Amino acid sequence: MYTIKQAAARSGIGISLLRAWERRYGVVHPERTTSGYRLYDEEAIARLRAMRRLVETGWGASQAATAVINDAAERVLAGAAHLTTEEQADTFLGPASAVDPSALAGAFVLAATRLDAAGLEDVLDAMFARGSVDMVLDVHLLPAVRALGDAWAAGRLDIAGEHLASAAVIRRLSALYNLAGAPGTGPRVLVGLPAGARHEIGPLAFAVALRRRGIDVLYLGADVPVDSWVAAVDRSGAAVAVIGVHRAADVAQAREGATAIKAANPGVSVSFGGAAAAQAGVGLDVVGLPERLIDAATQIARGFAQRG
Amino acid sequence: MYTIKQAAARSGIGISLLRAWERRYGVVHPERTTSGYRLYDEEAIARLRAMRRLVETGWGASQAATAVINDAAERVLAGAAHLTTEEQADTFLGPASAVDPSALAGAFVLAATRLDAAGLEDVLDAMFARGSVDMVLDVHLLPAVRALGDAWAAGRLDIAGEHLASAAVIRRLSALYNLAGAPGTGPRVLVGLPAGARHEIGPLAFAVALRRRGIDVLYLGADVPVDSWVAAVDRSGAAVAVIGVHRAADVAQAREGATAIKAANPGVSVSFGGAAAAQAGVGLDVVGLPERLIDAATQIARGFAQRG
DNA sequence: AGAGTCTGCACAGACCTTAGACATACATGG
DNA sequence: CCATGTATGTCTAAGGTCTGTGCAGACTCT
Repeated sequence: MYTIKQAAARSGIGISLLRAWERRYGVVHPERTTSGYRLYDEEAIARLRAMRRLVETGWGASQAATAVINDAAERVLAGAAHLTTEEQADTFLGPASAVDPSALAGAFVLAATRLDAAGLEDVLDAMFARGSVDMVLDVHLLPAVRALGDAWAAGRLDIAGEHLASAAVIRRLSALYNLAGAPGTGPRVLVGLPAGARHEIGPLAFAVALRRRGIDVLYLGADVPVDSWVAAVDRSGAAVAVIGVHRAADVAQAREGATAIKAANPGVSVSFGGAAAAQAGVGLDVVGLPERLIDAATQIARGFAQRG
Repeated sequence: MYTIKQAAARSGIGISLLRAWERRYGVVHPERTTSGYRLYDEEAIARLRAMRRLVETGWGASQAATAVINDAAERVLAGAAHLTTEEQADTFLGPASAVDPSALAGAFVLAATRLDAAGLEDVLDAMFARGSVDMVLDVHLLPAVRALGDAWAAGRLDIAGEHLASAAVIRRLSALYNLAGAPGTGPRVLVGLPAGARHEIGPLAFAVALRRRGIDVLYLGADVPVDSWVAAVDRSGAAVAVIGVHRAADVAQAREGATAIKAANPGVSVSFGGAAAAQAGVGLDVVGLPERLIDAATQIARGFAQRG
């Protein structure tokens, strides 16, 4: 909890203006001490920053305020609802929410090019304000990360900016992973990337989605060699191993890993996830997961439900 | 046990203020002699120092006091709550309360070899129950990560276990990073690794320590090429760039990066941190940071305090 | 005896509060 | 083009709160 002076420092807004925005637009309602001092929490700071950002980019103060306020209302709704299916997603992304996912992705890349850490956090806030976690991952976060990669490939983004943004995303996903505590019923699903593959945001997001469905995930991360896949499956007693295959370059290692796992432990179900999953799975006894995160996670979860 | 004068000297707080903090906020409750003189123990000094640090970084006195008090309460609770399984209790909580850091590190590596995610979390809980965050990072967490690397190098640990444990550590550090929100006063310190270097737990822990001291950190992560360092320093307007140099193999890239930054932007202070920092800094106009995390973070923070 | 410590009180300056004034900018209607 | 009204950022005045510091008088320790 911050006093008004600290809140001003954190939000980058003057003290007078802070009070004016509260009085005129009600953009925040800080608690009060018994003596009447305002006390701002993190959410208040985030809202003030969001409003400042809008005003700086040309919005009028009152418009910015209503945008921020509605945003918050939406967040409350999103927190209460359990939106997993497409219909519900559509409901939420319908006309009511005027923000185009690609606009958020663009803002994300822009903040990355500027090395604007606060801006990155603001965009992530805006993303996660737009619906259930699953949906946000699929519709906003992963596309934004893809856009980040594209921008880097096209030379529009320095690698430092890419790192800064990736680190921010990984922190968010880490928090979500921790939040979705797994049941203590023993490891069930291994998630990781084949040897040589580095971009771990995809599998981490997938691990989060699985955990939120009550599945016990063992997250191995990037660059897991074939032998380690076999050893990990063996030692963890996992029933399912999910190997991420995003790039064509990772196909060979993924196929090798899947084959080795099956050879050593025929009872284990191996799945490929990611953009190149279908290509990688040809001719192997491997489940190809849908590209959409929600669908892929649901498919895994359903597999468990059917087995009991 | 210290008299109030000695306590004042050790904590760096005036005698009057010491009494005021006790009277107004109850941040310490020193024992008394029969004649009523206050007697401070080490824990009291530590709490006073913690409070002083918070106040120096801009916290209000009452806020700082409640933070310190809650921290201590949490610590007590955490210390009692984390006996989960017999095995773990035997392994790392031992018969006596005096826990050897190496025992925790051993338990950590053991849980990693077993791919025991819950066990890893328990060990991390036990670590963070043992003191202030800074101290835990220095005394428990980083040594455990080093032990992890050693075990892998010696072939006692599969890379999958190393990944699992690293991911768990990174999640903890991410949470701490997010928790220690930075002031919105613009980027001040860049933290990252040179090109080719991958193990980012060290610099991430360092970024956490800096953030907890109220410094605005831009965390770039691993594998940042020389050009990107220069561009990032330029674009972020950072006053200090800290390059992690852990392995001898990273020395060349780190030196190149430092030289390039200095050439492009002579006003920027460049520091090397990590095990190979001293070796890497020879003959360059670069600040070599102490190997201990606390000392390194304090040195950077002091640099800012002196400049105003 | 002299230095150290105790309690309680006082006080200055920084900080926060409300209510309102004021200036600039921008749009709208005459 | 001008006058009027609105929107918005900034400032002031009067008063309460928070917090660091210092003092007085009494007691304790060496």
